[in-house]
Amino acid sequence: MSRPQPPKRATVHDIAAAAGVSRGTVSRVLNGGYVSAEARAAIEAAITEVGYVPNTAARALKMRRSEAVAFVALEPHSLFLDDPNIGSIMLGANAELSLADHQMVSLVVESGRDMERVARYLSGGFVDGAIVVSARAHDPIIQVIGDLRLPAAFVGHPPDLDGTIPYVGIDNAGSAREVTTRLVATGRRRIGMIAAALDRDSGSDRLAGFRAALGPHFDAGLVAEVPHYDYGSGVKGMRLLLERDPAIDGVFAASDAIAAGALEALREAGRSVPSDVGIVGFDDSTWAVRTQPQLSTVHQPAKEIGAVAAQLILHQLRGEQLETLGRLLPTPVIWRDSA
Amino acid sequence: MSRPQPPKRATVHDIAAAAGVSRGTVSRVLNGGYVSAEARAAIEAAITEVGYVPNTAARALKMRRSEAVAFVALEPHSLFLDDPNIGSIMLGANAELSLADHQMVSLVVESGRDMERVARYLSGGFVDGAIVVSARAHDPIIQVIGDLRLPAAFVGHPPDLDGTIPYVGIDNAGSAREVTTRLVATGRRRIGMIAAALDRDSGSDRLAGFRAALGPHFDAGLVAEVPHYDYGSGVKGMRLLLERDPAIDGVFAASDAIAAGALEALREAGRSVPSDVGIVGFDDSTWAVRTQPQLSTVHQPAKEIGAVAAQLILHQLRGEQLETLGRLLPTPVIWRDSA
DNA sequence: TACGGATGTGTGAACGTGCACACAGTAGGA
DNA sequence: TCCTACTGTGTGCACGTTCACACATCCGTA
Repeated sequence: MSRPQPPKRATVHDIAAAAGVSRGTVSRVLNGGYVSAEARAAIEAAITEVGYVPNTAARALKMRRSEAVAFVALEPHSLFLDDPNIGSIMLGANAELSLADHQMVSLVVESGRDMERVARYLSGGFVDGAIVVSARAHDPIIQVIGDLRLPAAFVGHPPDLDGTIPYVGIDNAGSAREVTTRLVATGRRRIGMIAAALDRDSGSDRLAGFRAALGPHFDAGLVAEVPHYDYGSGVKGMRLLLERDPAIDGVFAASDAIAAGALEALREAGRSVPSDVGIVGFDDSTWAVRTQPQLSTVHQPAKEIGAVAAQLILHQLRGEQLETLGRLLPTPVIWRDSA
Repeated sequence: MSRPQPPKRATVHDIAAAAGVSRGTVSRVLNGGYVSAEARAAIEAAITEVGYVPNTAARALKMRRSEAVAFVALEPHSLFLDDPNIGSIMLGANAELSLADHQMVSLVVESGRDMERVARYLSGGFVDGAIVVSARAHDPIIQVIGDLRLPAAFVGHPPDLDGTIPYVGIDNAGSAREVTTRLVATGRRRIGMIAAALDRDSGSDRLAGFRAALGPHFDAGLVAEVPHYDYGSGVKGMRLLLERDPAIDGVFAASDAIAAGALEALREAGRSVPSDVGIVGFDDSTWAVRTQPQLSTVHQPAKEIGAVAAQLILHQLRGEQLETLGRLLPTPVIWRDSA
């Protein structure tokens, strides 16, 4: 159990000793204040001489601020594999935090053990705030955030959370309604949906929007429910729809990956897109432009989502009042060739 | 500039006061030691009463150990978009660190500003070690790791690093040689390569293996160099090869994404795969089974790579001697339909 | 001469921990 | 009776930093 001590590092004391001044003066050189020219020179020489590297962790303890913000990804397995947006959201958040000189640290939660450890980490004083992706209300993370009043922001808002934590997302229902309405307007009559991830707000809201757009013409039999947003689910979902109604001529897929899978199933069934069947996806991910034909889809401003989440944290850190708890970002619909 | 202080938290002192004992006794309850039954009971009651949450950061300062390991992704933009493996590597590393109760924190470096801040973070005492993906020798990260003797491990070994930092990777050259040899063995005569990311070890080693396999038959004119491992590069690279030699009948693509792009270009040129042209990819990513035909490719054990990188760090933290500096993991070749 | 302000420096305390040490009481054996 | 061992508790210090305060010097002005 006895682990080796890491090598001894130079501290402000060492610099002070080497330069023949006190720690206070060294601190003033590092952080600003009145210092004479010769003292400054001696100290700067001493710093390079002893190879001083400031211990930010000690500063964080004293200052009660680490200038670090956590990016917590729950269920990262499905996120990283099925959702091409998570990377962009991360990069968007990082870029925004970077401008404010804050360090983003990403934590993934795959197991219950992870969950507990991450909760400890968040409450341990290592970070000043947390961006949380795809949480549920009963997660210990939420508990920690509530108990410590840790500044936080959710990406997509869990339906089972009370309105106490700021969030950013997109209008899933509205976008779904918009693309579905367009399918109707272009003459599609038998319109189905491949709905996924109904246990998440994104999934259920997209289905709700689809349903709202069709109104009285909504037919529950033309909704294929699949677990995830991935390609394989798309293939299975489309096969199911074709089986239930061979005359189907329009499909709203809950993600681009699903749409790509659906195209595959349609190809194997001998249907051509968009002449026989019109299909729209969701995400505007890299899938959209790689399929044949290219997908009409809903553009997710992933980078902006990350950036806004970061801003929500930074605002709280500055003690500013948030004007609204939630922010929904616009989602332009991209019309390409598949519908 | 004056930021609000975070709400005051309960400390061991508060517990001690509430329970009528000294800090030392509280510490013994938390960390083990001789404590009387009534003292323990009083302290445990006090802990829940005042809502105590241990400050791990303070413990880390005192112990000089944070039990956290950084996962540094350089150039994450291309990594996350082009390289489907990075997510799996992360999850593999996290799982392994999790078993040892260490927290993995991922840091992305996109800009020079990021680079500097991450270097500061690594040297600030927040982490005990670092897993670094796709570094170059001149990166400040390397400097920091060297200066502080921070335990580290590289994923893939940069060609311009001296042998001082442990690494884990795959035998890119050997695998490339193996698949190329197979192309030859199945009767392909005009074999080209779409080579990418030649400034990284993975890219240059794959090209070297290809070259070695062909020996005297190697023709530099049949190598199309593209910048990244992505789909678009595959399309362009294949068009270039077809232009240079319309009789080309075998292609080694440096990644599955490139191979998928190449298939697209071959389709538009009216060539059929594998009858006219045989093609092999690299990565065994999700691409491989989504293309038509499915790709023969080199399987990258991404999860294991992450796990081994984590082990390399944990070994160093335990002060154990590493038997070898580098570890190359086996890469089974998956033969599907494209060659 | 005395005083106030600007400039420059040193000292002590604190952030929240964990550990070494000192000390006290009890019990057992030589 | 003394020495040792074990249990139980409190105090002081250290980790490396920053900040408040005290103090010291110099200059210009009343």
